[in-house]
Amino acid sequence: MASSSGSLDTSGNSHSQSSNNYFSFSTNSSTHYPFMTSSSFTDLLASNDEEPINDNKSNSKLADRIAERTGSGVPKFKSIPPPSLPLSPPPISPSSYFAIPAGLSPAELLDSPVLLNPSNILPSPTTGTFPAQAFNWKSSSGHIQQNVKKEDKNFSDFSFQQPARPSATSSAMFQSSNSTIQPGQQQTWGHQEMVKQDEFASGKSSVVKMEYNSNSMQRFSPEIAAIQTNPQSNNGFQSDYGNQPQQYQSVREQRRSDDGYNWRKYGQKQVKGSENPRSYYKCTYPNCPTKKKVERSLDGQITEIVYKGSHNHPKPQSTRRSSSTGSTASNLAMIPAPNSNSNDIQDQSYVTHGSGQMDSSVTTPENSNSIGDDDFDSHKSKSGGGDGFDEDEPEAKRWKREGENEGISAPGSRTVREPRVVVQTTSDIDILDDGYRWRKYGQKVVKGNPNPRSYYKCTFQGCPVRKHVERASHDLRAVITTYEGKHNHDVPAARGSGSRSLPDPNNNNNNNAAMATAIRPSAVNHVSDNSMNNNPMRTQTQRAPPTATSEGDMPFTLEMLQSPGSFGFSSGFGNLMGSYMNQSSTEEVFSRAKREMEVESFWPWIFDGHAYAIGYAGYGGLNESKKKAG
DNA sequence: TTTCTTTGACCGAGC
DNA sequence: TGCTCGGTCAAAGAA
Repeated sequence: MASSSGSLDTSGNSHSQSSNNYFSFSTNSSTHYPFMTSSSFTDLLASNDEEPINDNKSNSKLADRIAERTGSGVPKFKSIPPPSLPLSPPPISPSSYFAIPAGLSPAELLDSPVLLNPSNILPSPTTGTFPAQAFNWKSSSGHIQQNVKKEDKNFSDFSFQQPARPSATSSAMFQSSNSTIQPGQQQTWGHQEMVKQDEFASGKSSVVKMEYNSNSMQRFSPEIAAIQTNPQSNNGFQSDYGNQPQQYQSVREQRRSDDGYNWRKYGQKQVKGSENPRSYYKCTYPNCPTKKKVERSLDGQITEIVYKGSHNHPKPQSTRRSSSTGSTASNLAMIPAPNSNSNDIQDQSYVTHGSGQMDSSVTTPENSNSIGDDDFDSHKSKSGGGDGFDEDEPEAKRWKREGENEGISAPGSRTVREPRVVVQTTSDIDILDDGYRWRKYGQKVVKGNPNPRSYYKCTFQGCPVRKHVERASHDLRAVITTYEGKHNHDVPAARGSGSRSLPDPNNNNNNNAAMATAIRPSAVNHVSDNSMNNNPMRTQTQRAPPTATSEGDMPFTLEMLQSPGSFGFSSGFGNLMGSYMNQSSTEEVFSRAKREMEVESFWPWIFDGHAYAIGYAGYGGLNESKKKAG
């Protein structure tokens, strides 16, 4: 079994030449990578401006080019559409850093609701149902890191470093880790890598690039899934890509995508806070209540898709002519739906993930469509009482009621019970899974954040815990997960595995917590004792976050997070903070944070005979959170 | 002629 | 009460 070697780049953003502190860990002598050293945190943190681990020439060029294209090197949402960012993939997947324990399939990692591609695309933070894409994070996380390198290069925080290794090696790494990697997975990932590399190399105006940009932008969308689950591409998307342009049709067609349903556009609106027009679509099937909103950037790339309602009919044959948002079905050979019931599909997807398999069923358009789609409906169907979404109820009212009843904050709601918030950088979320199983029941784009907020329920019967996840509006690397309630059950055993369990030091409700992820660098959830004492938020591991909020617990609110002084988090938080602070204050705060930052612990986990280490750092500025919180 | 898209106007909720 | 905003309608135009 491969060792669990990992490396954390304390820059949180780049493994390139920026003045970063490198944090690497190797808990097994049989480390695969010579550049990984078992250094102490102190040493590592002190290693400012040391020679980068990687050959960063390419990265340097990349950063420059990104800077040229973005103007500042800092990703700018909307104005610089995330998928358009000419980000080249890192030379290796960060996955190489993580050995997956025996019996733990990467699919399980991929199934994490918070597992997503942290590139500048805007996937749902919880697109666990797109495992094929989920692999992309490994490559694209580096994109973001590179892209924001300038932004954060002066700061020391924890995130995962991109090793300078060929992607093929990373695949081998997975294989050597007793992980169940389907060929399509690797190839899908490879495809992404290739595409992005090619995008970057060939320029932005590439037709193919636009297509892929659209896809990557909406990995959570059915359209994207439809394309990426193309049977032809299942095993050869990469090669297909390499062999075509002829396989791709006109620019217009390539901008299209298809979730397999027919849509009629019934409106378009310029929404506030976004320069991208939002289009409104209805399913053309008679009496089908399903709608979707599609937001496109000025260059036509999809930046956001929000589904509402669920289809009450089988999926139409893909031979039909699709509306504006469809029609790639023909040339992309979209997989027909064996089961048009989106709920079933979603469940199927879940099980499939659990089995470690990643066949096309996982990412069929139906399956994808279930995301943020049937959820509302299924939720509504159960509602009867005050639990569900009412299609006829105004959204704002609905969400307000939802928030009042369930403690889920909704736009405009005045929720008495404020949820706790867990903040993750994408470095964290990429590999994090809280171990619980979640069913998405809703999605909403809330004001102030163009990124959709996904709502999840714990699938354990009778468990009241919910969470919602959204990507930070100002920093796509950051994801905010808000938990509500307390699990009344143990962490379920990882799907497709035996009884892998690991004591959860932070979840006193679970004595034998199966580990869904091998590595949890979610130092965000672990701060020093002092910090914990002062922090109004009781942080918890991502795996077992919803430990009950005690009566006296002061919840951590978004406002607190957005407060520049709120250093209530440790590792990886620098990334997040960057997202919540304006640029002017960022440097100052991070400068202070860097001074105050100290490594609290280095916590290895022994799991299946393998050690997984996580470094935790604390910020002396935690008190500020409390102050800010009042 | 049909189907679909565009777009300004309208409506209702929230503030 | 008026304004803002998101969502929807429906006429007109395009394909």
